Amino acid sequence: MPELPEVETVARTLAPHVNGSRITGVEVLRASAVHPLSLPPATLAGLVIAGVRRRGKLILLDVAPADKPRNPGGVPSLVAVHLRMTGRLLPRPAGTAPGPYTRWLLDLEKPDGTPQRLFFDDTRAFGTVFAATPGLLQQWEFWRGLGPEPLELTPDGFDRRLSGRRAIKAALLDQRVVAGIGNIYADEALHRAGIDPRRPVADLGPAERRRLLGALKDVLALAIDQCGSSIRDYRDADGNAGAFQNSFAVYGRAGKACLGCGETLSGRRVAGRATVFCPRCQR
DNA sequence: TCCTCCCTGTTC
DNA sequence: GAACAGGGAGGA
Repeated sequence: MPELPEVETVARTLAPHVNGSRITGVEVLRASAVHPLSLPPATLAGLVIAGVRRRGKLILLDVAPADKPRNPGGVPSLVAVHLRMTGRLLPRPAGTAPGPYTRWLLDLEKPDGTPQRLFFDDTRAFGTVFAATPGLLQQWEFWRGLGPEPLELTPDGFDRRLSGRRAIKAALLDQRVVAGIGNIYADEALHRAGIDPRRPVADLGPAERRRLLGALKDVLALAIDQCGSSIRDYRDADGNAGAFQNSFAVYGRAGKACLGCGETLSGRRVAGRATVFCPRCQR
């Protein structure tokens, strides 16, 4: 499940394949893979991919007309791709046929003239693409509400975003609080910080909040260094798996011994998600 | 603030 | 053949 570290890895590995490439064609094989607010993907034809970035769990392709420095109105300046659970962005040689799970694809021409394709494959078909002007992007509630990047967040900033009586895990998963955290890194960070995922946000003291932000940054940075975690589907743009799944302390380890204290790890649903934590280390 | 649904492959 | 995985939309 691509979360921040996986999406960051995809952006980094995809960039060298597509930077400077001109979009010569667009094919949508599954209409539901296009966000309802998106401009028609066909409007991307003729634009050049200027860069690949990440915001939260979104991959952002900056696009611009080849001959003009600024985008005229109505022409997309950005393509936001959400991989959700099983989405993959894969460069392929020109002429490669779409697979059974290919949802859309771009025909590209690299700066040296070599043709290429960029596939969006997604077995579960939850992923979406959103071609947008800056104005259109602002109409997207999810985008407008996206919280800060956790790696750039200060303790004060984190503190300001934490409020209410819901479980701390629910807050971490809320993309309006912090952008990019999903089930894996929420559980891992809470374990590192020694905080019970069910604790109400309002009950967390200043020291615990600081510890949690520190744990979140540590675990995200470590995971980025390992090119993310591959549970099953996740691969980067070069088709490589990540390695951080080998460092999980709690995710997927319910019933096994806590690596910290040896206690049996608990598994239950918190915030509607499978959650694993140590009843002794996490209070 | 919580629950259900979307979608499909994997596991029980 | 049902349960499960899960981010986010939408409804209770």
